Amino acid sequence: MKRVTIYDVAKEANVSLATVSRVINGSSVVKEPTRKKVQQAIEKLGYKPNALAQGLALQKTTTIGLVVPEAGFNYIGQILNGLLDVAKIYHYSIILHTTTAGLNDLNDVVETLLKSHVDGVIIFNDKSELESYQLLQKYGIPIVVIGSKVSGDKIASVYMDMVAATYQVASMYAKAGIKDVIILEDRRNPQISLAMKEGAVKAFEEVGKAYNGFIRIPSNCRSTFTFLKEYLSAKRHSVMIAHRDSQAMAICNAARECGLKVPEDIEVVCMYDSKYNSMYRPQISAIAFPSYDIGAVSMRLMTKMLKDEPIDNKTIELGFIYTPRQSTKNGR
Amino acid sequence: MKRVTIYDVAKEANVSLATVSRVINGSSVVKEPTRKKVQQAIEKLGYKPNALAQGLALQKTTTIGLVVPEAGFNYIGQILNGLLDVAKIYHYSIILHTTTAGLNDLNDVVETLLKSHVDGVIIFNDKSELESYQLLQKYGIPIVVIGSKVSGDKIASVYMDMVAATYQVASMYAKAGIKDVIILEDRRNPQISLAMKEGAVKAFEEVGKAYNGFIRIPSNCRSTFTFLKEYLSAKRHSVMIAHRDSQAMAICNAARECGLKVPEDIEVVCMYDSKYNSMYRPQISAIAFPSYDIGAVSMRLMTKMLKDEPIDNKTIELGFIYTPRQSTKNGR
DNA sequence: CTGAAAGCGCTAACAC
DNA sequence: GTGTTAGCGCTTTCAG
Repeated sequence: MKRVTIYDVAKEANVSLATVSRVINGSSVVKEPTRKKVQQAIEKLGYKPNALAQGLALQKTTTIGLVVPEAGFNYIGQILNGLLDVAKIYHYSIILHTTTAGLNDLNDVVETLLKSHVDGVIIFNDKSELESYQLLQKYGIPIVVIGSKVSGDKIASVYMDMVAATYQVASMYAKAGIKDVIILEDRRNPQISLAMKEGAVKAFEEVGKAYNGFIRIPSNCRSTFTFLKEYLSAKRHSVMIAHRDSQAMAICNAARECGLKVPEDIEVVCMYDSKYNSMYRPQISAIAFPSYDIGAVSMRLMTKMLKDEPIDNKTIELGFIYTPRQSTKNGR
Repeated sequence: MKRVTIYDVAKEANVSLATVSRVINGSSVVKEPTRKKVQQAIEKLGYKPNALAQGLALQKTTTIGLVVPEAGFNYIGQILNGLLDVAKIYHYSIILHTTTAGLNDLNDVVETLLKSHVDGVIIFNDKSELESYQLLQKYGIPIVVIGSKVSGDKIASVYMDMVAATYQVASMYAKAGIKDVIILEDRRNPQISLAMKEGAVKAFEEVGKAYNGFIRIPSNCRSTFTFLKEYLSAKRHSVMIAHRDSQAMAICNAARECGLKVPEDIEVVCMYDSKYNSMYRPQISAIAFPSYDIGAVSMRLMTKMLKDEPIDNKTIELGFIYTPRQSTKNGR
């Protein structure tokens, strides 16, 4: 079917295209009878404004670029829901791009984003690549970074304080005199792993102890699980802290295979809660972040930047809450 | 920074904009020296073609609309990865839209898609709403439907045969003389629940038995788990089949709370495998579909339709494979 | 081989 | 109030 344009509507309604344009955009100056006439023509013809042409003429597209780490949809699904809900409310379209772990493709993505003339960009800070942001900044495109604290002109960020979260968990143990607290590296999230380590260091510092319980998973290991099975068959620890649900489960599974009971012989804590933590047995104690809100708040921030609304805080830190379950003991 | 346009490049290179356009589009008629001159100007100015203007002029956007059910990112994450990888290869951009369960918002989404002049649309067939497809068809926009067999002009589909998959599972039991096989409804996927039921009916028909083991979860039940805890405290079954990982886990958890052992007292099978099935204990036996391929194949189909390449099969059925694990017994 | 000019669909001054 | 017209940035005939 041939697309019907504003000209067709104008002709049908016997008015000029300017008038039609006014009607579409809800300009109040149009007289009611004319408005109605145009409205009818639009209905009759099934006219739908061409967003491209509008974008070209207006120099804005009501489109927001969204950059997420590939293979991360489980992890960020809830965040996306928040993001998309808010985007829908404000009638923004989302252009989705993924970055692949290891590849330095953020630059390519930004390039594409630039060409599509998105009004703004929301980036999951997989690996923090500040240089790429600068290109966007150069064009005055607002950015919201999710997952790490970044600020600058037209840059806002929404993040969770992993240092504080890990500090809280590690602190429980440090204060209880339990020193043998291990943090398991998340190879896919080096940034976060570092933050976790920092939190633990801080917690143990407070009780006057040095912390060196961070364990790195050798790069030649196929999976966290296979590594742990070997590792736990030799070493014993009181507590292991993992980043994601699957890693926490891997610890539990490996422990079991090594004849260890959770939580009796080893306690396990997950730093990023998901529904699977409470479906697993034993249920895994975890830090929960308000995932949906992370997305919703990020998008809201973006809309504010786009409408030049005042923003009181451009770096928003979202709280967390620790839920003790069955993988920890003594009320922890 | 002011966006540099084709005019700027033309001026810089002392040629007409037509020539610049030819260079960008790799037209072979441009003489090498001119080409080089233009190329340099492009580099120097950092020119990036405006996709909107190109879209307007060409009447195509190299953008594909993607419609997914909200709250489904865990479920479809892997599919998305396949989709996006292929899209990247063919340089298509993705506009992401979600539909909310219950709401009849596919029409709105299609409306938006139409306005953004996407070249094609890929829809996850959450609830099958054929009427919405027709609107797209009217405009000659190719559609790929994921998850159910649909065909028509410019419509292709990629789906998994849930009937056959469930048939295979149910058949194992029917043939072993185990009649007490329950299929648990997935309230979020009525289509799939029906297909599962159909497969079981077929399997039991073959051994001359009627099948009526489909159980519906009352709409007032908060969660599958709470329902099952109550349900299993009264009723006993040999086998329960669930659609997703979380539902299969809910069965296992509820069974345990009712003093039942998996698989000794009750066997559990999941119809849509995920990594969590093998992380749970007991590991849950499951039917695995090639998720990544579903996405990749769908996108590839779309590119073919867009380039008018010949397509030998517009309804692609993807195979599945059953992996017995610890939640079933006797080699099943 | 290159340039001039029309047109893609729409918006926003500026006239009337 | 409504119409006219000049762009927005690019592609693509059509001339030369």
